[in-house]
Amino acid sequence: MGRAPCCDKNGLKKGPWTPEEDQKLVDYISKHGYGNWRTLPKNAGLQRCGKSCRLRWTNYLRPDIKRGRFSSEEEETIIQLHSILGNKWSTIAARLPGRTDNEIKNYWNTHIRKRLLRMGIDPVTHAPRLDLLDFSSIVNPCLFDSSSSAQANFSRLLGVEPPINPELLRLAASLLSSQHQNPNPAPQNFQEIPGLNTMTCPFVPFPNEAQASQPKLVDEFPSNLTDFSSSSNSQMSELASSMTEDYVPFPSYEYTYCSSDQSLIDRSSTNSAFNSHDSYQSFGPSSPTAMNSNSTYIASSTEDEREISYCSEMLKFELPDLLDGNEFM
DNA sequence: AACGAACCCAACCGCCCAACG
DNA sequence: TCGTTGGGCGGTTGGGTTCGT
Repeated sequence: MGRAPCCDKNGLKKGPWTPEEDQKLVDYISKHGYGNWRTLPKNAGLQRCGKSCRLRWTNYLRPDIKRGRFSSEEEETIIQLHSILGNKWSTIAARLPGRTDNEIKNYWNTHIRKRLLRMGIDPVTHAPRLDLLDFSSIVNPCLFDSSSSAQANFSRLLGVEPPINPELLRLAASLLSSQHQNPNPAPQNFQEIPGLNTMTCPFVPFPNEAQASQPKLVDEFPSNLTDFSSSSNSQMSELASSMTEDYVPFPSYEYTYCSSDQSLIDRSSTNSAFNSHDSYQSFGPSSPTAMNSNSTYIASSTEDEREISYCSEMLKFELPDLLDGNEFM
């Protein structure tokens, strides 16, 4: 048996709230507080359903709501938390004073998500979107005779200017190529691939999203936080729930602009401010609290100027897990 | 200037879950 | 155990705004 609707919809108003309705709701809550949302609209003289009132209050009328543009630090925090928590918008919102889950969700979907996609990063896993690649063509050796031809091939493949760093493509192709030759062993040290720094990125360790591939965090962080591959679901739940407590136990990911290796910076942006002298860096894990990260953002007034690089040196995942060829073939 | 497309975002919907009596 | 309620979430909608031609 399904749950009964929260209210009789007949005669109840929908759509945008008027200033008068807002005032009624604010006046009522300021006098009586909120609690029983089902009876509140009737008592407040509103022709709205309780859920609508609750959403209006929590997402817009609450006095501690912070309106306006998300700061770079807020954005950084959202991305960091999302890489750990997934779509736990309310939990993420709990770490961003004045921001609501709905606002964060909208901001994620309309800004951050698109930007990550442009950068060739899967917004769900926060990993490079290797699924975009047609590896059957990549592993064709002729593609690697000339990096420009390979890149052009990918551009055609994707129908866009290459959003993925050619070095990344080369890495993926090399790995798969070696897999062809030797299906079992993974590259022992992909850092040795010429022209490629250690590729790092955060990932989503939540069981439902990480079952297919569970790259492990290494170095820098306590094992209980990094070895997600051995974490049980309950452990992850505890970790997630602890996010709402006094501290954020997630590793402070770096989203660092690397002038020497701009591997994942979106170059398709027509308004990118990432010139070689730009400073867009957040060094971690210096603080357990993302909001206190030592971020410096210079001249980052527009959204595209806040492109995020994942060329962190702090987090490393094991490519054998990530590059499971079966998932891409 | 005008128009349509694309984008943004507040708000809603439907479903689920946990807490509680 | 069951029904009710509040809250969370993913997805969607629709109106306003901005952008491109």
